[in-house]
Formats: sequence, C-alpha cells, structure tokens
Amino acid sequence: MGSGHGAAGKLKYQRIAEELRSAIEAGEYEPGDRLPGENDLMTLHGVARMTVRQALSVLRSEGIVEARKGAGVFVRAFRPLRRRGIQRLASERWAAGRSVWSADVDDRRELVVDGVQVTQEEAHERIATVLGVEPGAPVWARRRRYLLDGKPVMSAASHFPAGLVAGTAVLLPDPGPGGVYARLAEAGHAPAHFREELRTRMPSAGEADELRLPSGTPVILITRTAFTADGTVVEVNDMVLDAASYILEYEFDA
Amino acid sequence: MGSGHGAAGKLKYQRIAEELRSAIEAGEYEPGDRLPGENDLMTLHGVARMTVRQALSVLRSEGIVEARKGAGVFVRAFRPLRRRGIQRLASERWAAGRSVWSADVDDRRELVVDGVQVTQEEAHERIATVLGVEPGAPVWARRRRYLLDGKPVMSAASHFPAGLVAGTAVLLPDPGPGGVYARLAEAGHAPAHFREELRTRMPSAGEADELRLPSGTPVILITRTAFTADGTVVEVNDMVLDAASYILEYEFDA
DNA sequence: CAAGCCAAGTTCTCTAGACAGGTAAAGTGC
DNA sequence: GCACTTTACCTGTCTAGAGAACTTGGCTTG
Repeated sequence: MGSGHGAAGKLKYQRIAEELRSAIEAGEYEPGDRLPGENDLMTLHGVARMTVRQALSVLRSEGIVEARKGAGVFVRAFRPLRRRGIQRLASERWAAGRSVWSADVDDRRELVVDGVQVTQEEAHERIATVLGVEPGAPVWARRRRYLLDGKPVMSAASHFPAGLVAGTAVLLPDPGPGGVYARLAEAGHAPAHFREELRTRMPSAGEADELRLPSGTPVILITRTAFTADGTVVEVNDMVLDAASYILEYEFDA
Repeated sequence: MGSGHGAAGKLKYQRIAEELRSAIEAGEYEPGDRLPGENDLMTLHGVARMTVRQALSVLRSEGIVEARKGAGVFVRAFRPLRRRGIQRLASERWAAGRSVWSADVDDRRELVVDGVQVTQEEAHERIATVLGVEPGAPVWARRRRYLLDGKPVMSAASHFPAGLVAGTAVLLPDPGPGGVYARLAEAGHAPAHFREELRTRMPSAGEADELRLPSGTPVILITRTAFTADGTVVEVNDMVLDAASYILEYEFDA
C-alpha cells in the first residue's frame, strides 16, 4: 500500500537525494551543517558530477538545503515569525489548544523597518480597481521593507487615495505611535474592516533578490484592503513575504 | 534604475530563460501553448543541450512552464479557486472595493470529494498537543481529498478526540447536510471559534504526487483548530493545498 | 600583531555526446 | 471508417571532463 515513492526511487539521482534527505531528517546533519561536497558524493556513489548535482538540486528545490558557491551545501533552518491577521487576541479562553507550530517560533526577535519611501504616483490598473478610483488618478504610495536579524523577510507597498491623505501624517516616513491606521483615524477615516487575500507562488527574479531568497523558497503575496465604516476603501497594502520566515494566523468566530 | 537583474543576465542559460520568460509575459505564448523544443533552442542559440535544459529548469522552478515527457514544454495556467476563511460574508457593504485577483478566479467550477477514509488511530505527538490529550490517546481521523475538474487540489485530515465523536454521524463517510460541524453541534459540541495557521513550502515527494503537482508549485499547509464555546478543542484539521489552485481570503473587523 | 596575499577546495557553467522512455501523429490492415 | 502498429519526435537520465567564479583559512609581509 501507500505505493511508496518514499521507498526506493530507482533513479541514481533520486537514490542519492533520498539518502541525504533521510540523513537530514534523522538528524545526522543539523541546520547549518555542511553536506558532503560534490566530489565526495561522486566518488562515494561512483557517478558523474552532473548526476550528483541533479540530486542536490532536488533538495535545493525542496528548500531543505542551500548551496553557497565556493563553500558547500548547507542544511537550512526554519525559524519563522508568527503573524496574526486579527490582532485583538484577547480571547484567553482559547489558550487550551496550543498553537500548532509553536515549537518553531521565536517571537523574541524583532522586526525593523528598512527603507521607507513615500511617493505620489498615478494609480495603475489593479490598484485603481481595488481603490475604486480611475486608472491614472493620483495616489500616494508608501513602500518599505522589514528586516529580521538583518535579513529581509517582507516588502510592502501601501496605496492611498490622494484626496484622503494629502497633508496628513500618513505620508511621513515615521507615522508615529499606532502607525498609519491611527493617523487615518485622526483624519476621520478610521479603518473599520479589513480583507486579506493571499496567494503563494515561486518568486520572480526581482522578488528573490529583494528578499535575498535562496532558491526553493516560495513567497506569500498578501493584499490587505482597509475599509472605513461606510465602506470606503482607504488603503490597499500589497505585501510580499518570505514564506520560510512566516507562519500566518487567523482567528474568527463561527 | 533599481539595478537590474531583469536586464541582461550575462550567463547563457539566464539569457535564454529571460528571453522565453518575457515572450511568455508579452503573450507570445499563451497558457497551454508549447514552447520551442530543446533541439530548436540548441540550434537557435548555438549551445549544448544541458544549457538549454538549465534555462528551461529555471522556468519550471518558477512555476511558469511545465514539461511533459515526450511531448514538450508548455505554459502553465493560473486559474485558482477562492477559499473564504470566514463564511458569514453577509457584509454587502464592503462590495465597493473589488477583490484583488478576481479576474483570475472562476467560481463556477465545483469541488468534489474523492476518497474518504475514517479510521481510529493513536494520537501522535503533534495532534495530541493541539487536541489537548495524551500522546497515544485514541482519536478518530477523517481523511479525504478534493478534486477540481478531476485534478486533486487539496488533501485534508481531520482529527477528533475519540470520546466526543464515538457513535455519531461525524464518522460516517458522508456526514450529511451541514457537514461534520453540523453533526458536532447536534452532539452538543458546536464549534464556536476557529483558529487557522498557515505556512507555505515546497512539497515533499509524497505531497507532490498525491496532488499531482508539477515541479515549481508550492503547497499551502493550513491547520484549522475548532473550539467549542467553553474552549474545548473538538477538531484539528490539517490541510495541504496546491498553491496554484487557491486564493485564500480572510475578512475581519478592526 | 595586523593586513594583505595566495592556494586549496568548492560550487557553477558549459560542452558533446549516448541511450532510455514516453507521446502523438502518420500509416497500415481489416 | 475503425483499430492497431509503426515511426518520428521529444524530454529524461547519465557520462567525462574543463575552465570560471567564489570562499576560506593559512601564509607571508610589513
């Protein structure tokens, strides 16, 4: 039963990949450890270099190892942040069931904002539709990147209708305590409702080097739309997350 | 500016990949179309076959093309389903801001359940912690797969504490109208609160062939924990989603 | 002792081929 | 016209080797 797939793998490169993979899972190699080099694996298994490389490329595209040119192939670690979609987590009573991947999470580390850029732009197609304005209408864009231990883990671009935010502190590099939502509220446009849409795919070349992603790491695309109480859209926030750095959490009632 | 990466790409395989990628983005090749074969690209660019293959492997791992042995390399389509985390979407008033990727979504197609298996098992470590029972304690597992147009797009495994569901319709292959949650409610364990935790990574070999994923497709792992009003955990549902088949949506109030 | 250089070791790129195995269309026979 | 076979084409696997690019640690030099 089960058929297998896990079992043998008749192909040479699959057998080599399988052997390394199970060695890693067994803990023979820990995160950060270096695997045997291509030359070692060649002589060890008696195969050509390209065959060894194909085996390693399997593991790389599975995201469990990472090659550093000139140095070797290393086992990757998975130490994600937890991102809570719904902040008001006052519900102490749900504490009974523990979080699923809690063991992996290290919440003591902190995110720092990297390079804030606030610019006025013309709304392109997609932003215009979501924001409910004409394509080409003036919007303000607020772009920034978040670093964790110096490594970028997310880049984000918020868009606001120009009329709503002109002259407000929303457009300052540092919007102050409470962030842009607090400033929007002061301007009479308090967000009352949010929609987040998520999808996942492999990164484009540009995304990969902006987040410094090794190959084998997907990205998560989140678009958050913020509505005021009367249904006006006040912000569209496009985020690109390093999938290996995040666990997302949403809580809601039946 | 922005430096480039998009620009040249001095390496041969990068240039070939770049050329094909931009041809696809320009619409020269539409979803389902066949790209020039390896032999064509060899003579066209005057390079060895392995070089062409490396170029194509870039596009494959980006998830934008898919190779079928003996047939050729084809441009992949992206036609996801929309999965709403919070069902009570009565909020007509938010309709102003349109959904972000709505153009891609085709909601007329329908999911069908594939192979339901209900078995009694001993809770292993992770399930036990979340469910709040001892490891090895009896639990009921309900596994199934969802197909869209015959293609598997999700596999799911729900776990219930044995004491709560023994003898109820929760364990029937077809739990009837309203699904297992309706049956849980009838048994006096109505779910009142949910937590969903998401993460994303490249699939293992087993996941890849259960969902028949071409390489370059990540999976989304969702664990939903269902709580009753008094905080008891009644279900832990582990889902594995084909990332190319889903857009996830969560709505909530400030 | 510090700074810079150098060499060994490593992965990455690329070549030129050979055979295996799957696909799909053309052709053949009934 | 239908079913079957053949055949051309295509991607997958693998070999053997060479040079480029990069990292690291040891060595030399000031």
